[in-house]
Amino acid sequence: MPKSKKQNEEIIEVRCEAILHAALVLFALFGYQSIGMDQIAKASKCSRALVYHYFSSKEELFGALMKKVASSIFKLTESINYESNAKESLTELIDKLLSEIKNSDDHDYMSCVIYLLLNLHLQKNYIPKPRQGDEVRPLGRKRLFEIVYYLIEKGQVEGDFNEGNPKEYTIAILSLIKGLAYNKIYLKNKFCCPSTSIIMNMVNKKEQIYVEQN
Amino acid sequence: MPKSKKQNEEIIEVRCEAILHAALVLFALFGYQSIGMDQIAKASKCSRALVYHYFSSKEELFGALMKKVASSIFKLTESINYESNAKESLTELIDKLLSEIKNSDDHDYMSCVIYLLLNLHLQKNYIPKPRQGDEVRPLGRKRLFEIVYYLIEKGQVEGDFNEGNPKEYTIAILSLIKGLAYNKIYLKNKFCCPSTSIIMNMVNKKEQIYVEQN
Amino acid sequence: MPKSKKQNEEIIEVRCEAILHAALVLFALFGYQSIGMDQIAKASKCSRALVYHYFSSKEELFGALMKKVASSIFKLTESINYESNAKESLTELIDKLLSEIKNSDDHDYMSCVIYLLLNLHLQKNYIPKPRQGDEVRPLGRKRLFEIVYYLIEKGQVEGDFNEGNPKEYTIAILSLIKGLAYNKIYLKNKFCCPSTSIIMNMVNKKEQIYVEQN
Amino acid sequence: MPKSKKQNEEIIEVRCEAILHAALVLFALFGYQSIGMDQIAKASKCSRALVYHYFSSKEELFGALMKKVASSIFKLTESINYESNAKESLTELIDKLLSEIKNSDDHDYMSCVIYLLLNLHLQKNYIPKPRQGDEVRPLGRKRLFEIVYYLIEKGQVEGDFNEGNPKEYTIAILSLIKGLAYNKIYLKNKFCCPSTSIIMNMVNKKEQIYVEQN
DNA sequence: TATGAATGAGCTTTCATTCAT
DNA sequence: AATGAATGAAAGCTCATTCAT
Repeated sequence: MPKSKKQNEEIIEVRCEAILHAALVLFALFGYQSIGMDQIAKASKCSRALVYHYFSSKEELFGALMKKVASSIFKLTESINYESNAKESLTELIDKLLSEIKNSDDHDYMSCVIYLLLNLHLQKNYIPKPRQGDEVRPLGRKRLFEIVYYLIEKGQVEGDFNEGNPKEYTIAILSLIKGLAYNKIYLKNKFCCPSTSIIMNMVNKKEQIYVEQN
Repeated sequence: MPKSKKQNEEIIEVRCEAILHAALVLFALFGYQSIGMDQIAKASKCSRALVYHYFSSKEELFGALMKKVASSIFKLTESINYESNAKESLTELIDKLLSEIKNSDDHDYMSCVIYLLLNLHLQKNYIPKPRQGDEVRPLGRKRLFEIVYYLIEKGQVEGDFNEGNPKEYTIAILSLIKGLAYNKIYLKNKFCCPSTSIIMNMVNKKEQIYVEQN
Repeated sequence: MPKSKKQNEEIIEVRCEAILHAALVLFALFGYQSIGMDQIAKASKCSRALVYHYFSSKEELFGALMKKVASSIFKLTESINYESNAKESLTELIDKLLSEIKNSDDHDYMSCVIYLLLNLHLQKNYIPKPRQGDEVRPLGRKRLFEIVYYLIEKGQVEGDFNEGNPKEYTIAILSLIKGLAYNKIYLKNKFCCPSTSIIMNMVNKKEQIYVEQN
Repeated sequence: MPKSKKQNEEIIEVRCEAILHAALVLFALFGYQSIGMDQIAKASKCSRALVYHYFSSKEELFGALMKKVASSIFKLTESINYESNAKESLTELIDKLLSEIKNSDDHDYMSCVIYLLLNLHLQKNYIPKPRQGDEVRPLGRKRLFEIVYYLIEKGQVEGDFNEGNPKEYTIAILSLIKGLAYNKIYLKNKFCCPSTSIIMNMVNKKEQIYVEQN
């Protein structure tokens, strides 16, 4: 009699998680090309062959990783309250992202997620061919872009944000956040995180301060 | 018929330039690890062995490239007028960087320079061992960091910039600019560049607008 | 509820047969080296581990297969009537072989048997080490060779067959039959089978036709 | 200055020949799947990497080999005199093939050629995908088939050969010859070659011997 | 200066085999 | 009896680098 179904599922779950986590950190730190399956295997304490047991190729492993990354981001953006005004929503979103970056756990999980998500090009460019199911991959990035874009536009309508092409603001904000995730990954404890307000300054309309003038 | 000394020097100069330019673009686009000496050779239309004739190893080639990159940035920062107030100087610097990124020539030369300079970690991390002369490499990045840092501090003293840790502002600005260079390289014509003022918003003190109140 | 002893034996019998049959067809079609245990397992609808449960190694599986093959041939040759003259016996033998090849069932069972039996070298050459019990393996081939050889010799004595080294005739006949089995396996329905008489022509003495001459 | 063009061509010629020859013998002896690039490299006294320098993949190497094999056979069949009657031509052809098999040089070059040519299926079956230029590969085999077929038909018309489907005779003859090549490769010196006349017996009409009858 | 032949180390992937249940 | 997780060895292939000319 083979192992019970539940036991097997547990083993698979644990192993896959370990492999994906190792891959996440290594790919984020060194890039897809620089990392060998060997290193991923060693980091997740199993044999190279087992990695291939779960993921039929390096590329497929990367695909699975990207799915996971996208869903992590999805969870994060999902919890934002979009009912209130855009200024508050955007502040909340950036706050969340920054705090995830700052307070990343042992291996900077969330920084890696954010960095990989926003840095897909460099990673992807050398992966041979995009296949079926690829629609899932960039979703996370596109989604994040769309949310920020939407909030900027809304905030402009609501009068809280500066005028101008919302795309420019979106690109500026996301570029900045990617850069911070990158810094966190490489500088670790030496990383110094700008406050949310610095970023919000880019879009926030200058408050008019009314002063009596005699 | 042997070539004259001058002719030879010219040939060398041209070849080296071609190799370095090919390497710059390829490394920026795909990363150090993803690019083989073969690709660099092909892109600069010479044999692999010739690349080794001029640069004793891939690593050395990368080092020479970084020197070139640093000096390109040096030239750019050198031309800034630091005599006037910090707000103007910083605006001028960011302006210059953005316009270089936007108006990059055929192969996005300046975007590659800026991206590589600010993204050294990812590129360098897998280069086996740092050797003598390495002090030269990060100079460009450090210098840019110091200039911005210095200008922020100065601007705060001059009362034009917001309070707060200058390091945070510096990191924010440079992260953002790196992200823009990256976008330009990958999106080419589809790239959309935020205006200098959006970036300056981060540091500029909100202007108090005096309004009569009757 | 444990199965009865008999049930178990039946299961084992059926499984082993399925595995051996799958291996027979696959080895004959693609060769020992080209076929993985995985493919044999899949073709016999069980897990790879089960194949190892019944056969301790790929080599052992091959050995068991060859035993089976040899006994299949044995059964076939056994039924020949050796009492009559050699010409009739040989005709009967070749007839049987050809009809087995022509009328092979769905998976060309008999063609595979004959081909594997006569093509052992190519299959065996890369099997690491011959072990105990190996004497059994080539028996089938040797036996077939000896039978044909014996019949040729006898036929020569009886005056029905041409003169010459019996070994040459034997080699010619068996080479030819192996080639036909091979053709059947690969060409399936497109296979075109020479008649027994064509083969017998090789050995049959030219009949002297007595014609009156006036 | 690089090596002279002629020198290089010579080196390439010699190396390619050595590699192809090693591959020919090894593939014929053990089969495509059983032979690693390593073994081919060792047998041709160069590094594995050099084999890849000349042949971009194992499959391509096999393709090049098949081209060579086809042209070797072409040369052999080309020299046959087809002007005389079919019986003589076919005898000449079989004679040539048999003597090539019997008198193969040190490494049974011609036996390997004939065997590989006629045994393509087993070798090819596991080679992923046939590509452009593949038309060349089976040419040799098809050609040989067509020549023999043509001669049989012609001989039947000329009244020298037995009646019956020429395809059956052709298959019988070629199967037999393949089997002999195989035997030579594996049995080396122990190989015993049937004479041409034994094979010709299959097709030659029984001569009517007129004997006086008193 | 310039090139192509040549190589060793390393990478992705496959496969026969073992083990725990 | 039966299975899926797990692995070491080896296969095909790539790449940085060297060498002879």
